[in-house]
Amino acid sequence: MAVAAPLLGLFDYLPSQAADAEPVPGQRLLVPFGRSNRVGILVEIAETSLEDPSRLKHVESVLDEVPLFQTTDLDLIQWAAAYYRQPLGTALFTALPARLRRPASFADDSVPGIRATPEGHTLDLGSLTRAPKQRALLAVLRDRPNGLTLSALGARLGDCSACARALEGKGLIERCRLKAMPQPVQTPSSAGHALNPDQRKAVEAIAESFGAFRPFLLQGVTGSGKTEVYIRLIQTLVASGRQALVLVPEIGLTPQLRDRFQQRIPGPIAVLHSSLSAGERERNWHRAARGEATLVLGTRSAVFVPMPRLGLILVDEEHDASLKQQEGFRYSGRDLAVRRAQLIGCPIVLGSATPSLESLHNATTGRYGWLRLPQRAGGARAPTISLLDIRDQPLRAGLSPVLRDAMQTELAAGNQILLFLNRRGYAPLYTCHHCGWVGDCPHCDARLTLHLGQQRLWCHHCGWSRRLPQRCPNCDGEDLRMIGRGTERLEEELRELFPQASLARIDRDSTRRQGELNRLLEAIRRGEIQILLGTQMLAKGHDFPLVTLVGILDLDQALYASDFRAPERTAQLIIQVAGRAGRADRPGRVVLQTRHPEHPLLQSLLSDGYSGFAAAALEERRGAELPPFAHLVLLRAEAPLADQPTAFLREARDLAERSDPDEIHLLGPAPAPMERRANRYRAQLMVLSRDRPSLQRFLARWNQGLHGLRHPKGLRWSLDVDPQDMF
DNA sequence: AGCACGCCGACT
DNA sequence: GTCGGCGTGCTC
Repeated sequence: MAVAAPLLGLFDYLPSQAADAEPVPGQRLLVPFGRSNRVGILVEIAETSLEDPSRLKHVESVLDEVPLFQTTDLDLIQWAAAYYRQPLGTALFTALPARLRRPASFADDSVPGIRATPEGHTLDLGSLTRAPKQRALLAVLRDRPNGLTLSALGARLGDCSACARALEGKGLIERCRLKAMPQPVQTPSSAGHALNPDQRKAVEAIAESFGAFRPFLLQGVTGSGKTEVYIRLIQTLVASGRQALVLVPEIGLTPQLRDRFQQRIPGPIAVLHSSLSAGERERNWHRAARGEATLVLGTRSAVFVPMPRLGLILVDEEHDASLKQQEGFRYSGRDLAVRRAQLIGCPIVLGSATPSLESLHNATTGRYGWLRLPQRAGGARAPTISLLDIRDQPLRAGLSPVLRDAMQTELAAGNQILLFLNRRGYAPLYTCHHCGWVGDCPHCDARLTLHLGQQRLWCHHCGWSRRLPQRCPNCDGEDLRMIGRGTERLEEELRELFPQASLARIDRDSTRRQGELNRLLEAIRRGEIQILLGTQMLAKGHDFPLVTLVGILDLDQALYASDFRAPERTAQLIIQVAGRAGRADRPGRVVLQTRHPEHPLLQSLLSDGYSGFAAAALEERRGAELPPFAHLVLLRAEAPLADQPTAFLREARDLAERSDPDEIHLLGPAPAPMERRANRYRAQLMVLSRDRPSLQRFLARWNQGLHGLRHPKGLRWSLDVDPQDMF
């Protein structure tokens, strides 16, 4: 039994004393644990136990009639737990919808709704003339004596929760539970374009592997029609009665993808991501697990969803770091997807315009099939990228004269412009010109960012903020200055510089309100916006077909970041931003402003594109013996006092060295790049090995030892296998 | 993770 | 004298 507790190891129980049928692995059981009952998941039935028989307790009850996991699902989760050195219980319960981690029974198929009360049915509607929205709502409900689900209501009338509350207060309507409407199964409504030869080759190569494990890297430039390849593959697969799983990095990307899938793929689609309600998530999970959904579209945790007839896995934007869970059970959705495909024997496709160096390495060494879509679909031309040396240039709003002229030309021609500045807020630095005071976060080793609209200084790392001081907190001087530029300031300056142009700013601050992002995206799509500016939110997934000019304003600091993955990330960002431009019949151009035009990253990216950059970067990784040429594990520790994490990691290092590991290199402990964050000091110890099996053997021993190590209260440590970020 | 047990400081 | 701090140990 794996119990819902973060404990290494399993627990043995005697069968239930009630007349339950014999449970099978994958089933949830309620078991006595400590002095209360807990949910556990049966992993294995054994004839004997190594435990003292007098200590064995009986299973309290069997919670479900059917097992939640099949043996192949259990195999994957057990493999993941072992690989990432997590307790099996933790892994199993992460794989479960949140509701089922507690003893609750399965969510029924009912959803919240409202209906008119008898008073509501007999009321004279004329008495509500002063509340037209309430009257409209009540009128709709009167036609539906059984009531209407909240989601159906939302679809018909928009958000009407306020008037629903008002009517409920008057006793005219009441809440009820309704049977969920079966998902509208749309018959495919459009046939899609004809495939170009590259697309056809990709579809054929992958489809040939149906029924057997084969990993593919699908490297297609933005606009090359990767999604069309996905759709054809899923159509073919579904026609033979099997299910497909599509993993995406973020929910922001799912609406459009879901719509496209829905228009083209027969059968119900189950969507799984964190912003669904717990009940909806669980119902979709069951639809997948019962085999009803032909397609599951979800974020990383969907890799664990049981699918009895799974025949194909697709991971879109496979380079994206958010496919890796960054806290708790730190697993990679992409890597587990590959493992899952291997366990069940089906093809897996990793798709990206800018593949991770790991996947590219697997492709160049032949471990993955390598399919390339170098052409934009529909004959659109790829954007040209040019470097703009801004040294000694007279900048206005951070824009060089060349870029400003180019913008004027595009505006005059009625085209759209995208400006990318990867820093939100007004200014990254607020300082006293007299004494040199700067606004620092009291809880982090970080500067406070000025947000002028809110008249506050914010810490982007811990969320702390303070009112904007009008005088220097140190010397009481009045000459406080804002240094540098974020998107908020850029927007203000652009309004002055281009007073006739309509602007849209897209960053976390401007899109905080529900629906605001979609409103802006719609306005952009309709051509109502001439200049859009924003942070990397702009780089992810959304297409801006009317954009003909992209300006990348200030990536120079990213060129010299300390993380060894920084060049890879920066190159991906540049190419992804560039890919937003000129998708339709209009050619696009990209202007990258820099003070380091000679930087090798920029040079290789410009002369040889992403592939050229990646080849050079891979050679550097080989020379430095970094991933993918070595395997990396990070032991992180954090604690309230400065020397605690390092002291703990030093003991951890001693422990590691005493176990005399072969082929293991230890580096550190070293403080994290930002040592203090939210008043906790952080440090890390790096473990490198060229040989994965010996690394795994070492980790198994070490992890045990680490759990036995004593440490001060408040210190937390965790192992991160294949880390993505160095903190 | 919870939840006990247990051993030392400031309070009605 | 006790209430309560959090160190330590256990959960089949």
